[in-house]
Amino acid sequence: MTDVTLREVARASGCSVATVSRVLAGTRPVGAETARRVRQAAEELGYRPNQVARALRSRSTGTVGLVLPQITNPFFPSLVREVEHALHAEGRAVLLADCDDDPEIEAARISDLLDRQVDALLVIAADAKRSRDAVEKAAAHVPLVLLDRGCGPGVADWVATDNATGMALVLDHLVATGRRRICFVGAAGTGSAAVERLAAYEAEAGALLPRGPGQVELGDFSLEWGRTAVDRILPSRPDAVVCANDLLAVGVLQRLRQLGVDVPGDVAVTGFDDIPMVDLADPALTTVRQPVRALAAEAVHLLGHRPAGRNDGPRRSVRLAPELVVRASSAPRAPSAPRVSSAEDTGSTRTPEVEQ
Amino acid sequence: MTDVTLREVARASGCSVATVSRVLAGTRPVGAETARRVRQAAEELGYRPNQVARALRSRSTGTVGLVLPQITNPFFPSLVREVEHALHAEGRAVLLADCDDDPEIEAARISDLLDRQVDALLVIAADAKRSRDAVEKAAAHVPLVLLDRGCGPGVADWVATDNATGMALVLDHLVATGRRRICFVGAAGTGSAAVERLAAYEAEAGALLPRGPGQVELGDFSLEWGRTAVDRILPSRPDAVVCANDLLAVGVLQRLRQLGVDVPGDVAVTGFDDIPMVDLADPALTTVRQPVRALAAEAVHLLGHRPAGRNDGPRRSVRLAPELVVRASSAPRAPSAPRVSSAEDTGSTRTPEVEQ
DNA sequence: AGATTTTTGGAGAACGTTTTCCACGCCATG
DNA sequence: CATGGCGTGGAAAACGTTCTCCAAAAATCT
Repeated sequence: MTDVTLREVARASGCSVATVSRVLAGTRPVGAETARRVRQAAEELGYRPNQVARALRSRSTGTVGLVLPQITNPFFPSLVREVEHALHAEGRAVLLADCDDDPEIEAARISDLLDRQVDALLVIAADAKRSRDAVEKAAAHVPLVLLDRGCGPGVADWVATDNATGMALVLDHLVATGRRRICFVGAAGTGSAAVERLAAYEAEAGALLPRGPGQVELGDFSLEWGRTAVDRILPSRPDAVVCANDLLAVGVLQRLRQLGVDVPGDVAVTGFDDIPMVDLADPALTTVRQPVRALAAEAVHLLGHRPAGRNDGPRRSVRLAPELVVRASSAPRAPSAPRVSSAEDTGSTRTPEVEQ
Repeated sequence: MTDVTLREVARASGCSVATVSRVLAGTRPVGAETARRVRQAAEELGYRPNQVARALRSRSTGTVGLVLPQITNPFFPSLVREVEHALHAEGRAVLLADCDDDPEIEAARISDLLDRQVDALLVIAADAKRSRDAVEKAAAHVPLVLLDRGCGPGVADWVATDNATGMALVLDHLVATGRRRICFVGAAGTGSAAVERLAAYEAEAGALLPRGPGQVELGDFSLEWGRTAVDRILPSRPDAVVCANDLLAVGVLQRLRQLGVDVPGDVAVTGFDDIPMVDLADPALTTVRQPVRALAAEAVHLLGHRPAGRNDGPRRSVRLAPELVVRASSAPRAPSAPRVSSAEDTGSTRTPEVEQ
């Protein structure tokens, strides 16, 4: 009933604690007959090694702390899932800390996890600037990898999606399907996603398209802002709206429908991230899918390979290419279909050059 | 740089390890002057107690295992969040285990958590029947509370939403706003939600309404089934469709729109759970909000109060009443006002903020 | 055959706490 | 002046492992 320890297995198999430990851990060869007896005794008694004692002695808990801003952010659950599975595959467990988007709480949680002797930390930084101190300090104690959101260069290893590539995929797709007046709805924040996606849009769009006023609108990453941005952008008569985020895109979609603008007939809309709700949107949203599994795999890979003792060497930064998921919201305009009433009737004379 | 232990604090403050432990843990009175010296030394050296050693000695890790079927199920993240916060408020940490909806994996994870000496377990059962064994065995070792999904009576303490009340709220609301031919789209599974919600519908509806054919359609908890169920249900000309689940409701909404059926004009639609995507649905979905925070609070409360030593006494089962959230999808048919193109979402109480 | 290496097993010291004793000094009481 | 209760502090035994030494036995080499 009560937990059975090495001592009891040793007594039952008539040998010493050391021997039992050795045969069970396979840490040193042991006589065949002895090993058999030990294994049988362990089996019969239902021995399970106490991981806490093991951790104390071997200075490794087999545990990794996962710190994130908000588990309710719809992009994170799948990331958490992949991280958890990848770590479990290595026999490590996940200590979860949700810090409510607050860098102060984040710092406290990191500190708590360190007290609990986690072997390593995986951090999705709450704030690019204000998370920096805590992350840097923690990285001095254990291997630490920043995931998705970074915080400044040289703070710690960092693995994230390649936003530039993702934005390029979107723009190439839109241009290839005949869109020419492509606006951008993004966020003004300092987070890496906000900054990089905007920069990528400007670089790509500058190269591909004429520059016009009212072409870029920046607010925050909210549904609400997606809705209001539509009103600011429509006067410039776009035929496509690229959003820095799926939530923005859903907001844009809602407002466009409300105004009677046909998607994708009049305007194509695209998002970024591929959060679960986007294929429930109507029309289903074309978006950029982050390589969630690969991100997780790479992050735990990096965790393992910091030279165990001290953390030296340069910080590594890994960017993984995302994938374009084309859905209805960016379908090429069917030249045949009769258009229903629409205020924004500008593109009807143009024939899309590419089909399907 | 390297971790500082009790020994070093003891040496620095010129007293014994025992004394230091006592003053820091406040476990026994200690001379004022000595205490001051100890505290100062601890402060200066930056002493942080090693939780692993503490756990080994005091046989309590301050850690709770949280086992769930699929973190990507949109209902769970908010539950995880509340559980995590409630536990952290008690100074306990959360060891997360996602078991991919597979009871075998679930059993393995539970076993792993027990080896890691969690003080208690919080389990959202993957399968009402096939999770039972593992849960029952685990409950013999540590305090264990089933959350949301139970598995059979008498297995362990259980806290869940009161599905009957929730269903009654929905039906009362619909009847009060003039709906009379109310159909039900649910799931045929054996999970507690599927069973209880159906039973509640039948009990309530039987009392309030005439019974007709084609009134109840059972499939699974998928968007897809929501869509196809619409076609099976429409012939009976309902003026309301009650769904056992938000996902079903969204599917129903999509198909109804496709068929040109007006919601809520012709048919009202309701869901259950209030997952984050439902106020993005169009029209926004009337649904039953589970009392997530209270569920979490009650669960951790129950965890704490199992008589620490052994688990005896009867199993407790707590049901918490949910709350009806009325949104556009069940708005009363306006007899006077001519309908405009689209109703602005009315009751959106929540605006998810996504940032990355 | 003796001299070496290799194998096998045990005793016991860690790991960093908490906690149980026990000792000492001090004060009150008999 | 002895006896006993407090208040304060230290020595040392746990907790359940892993791992370093040693010792003995067995195998290999000259």
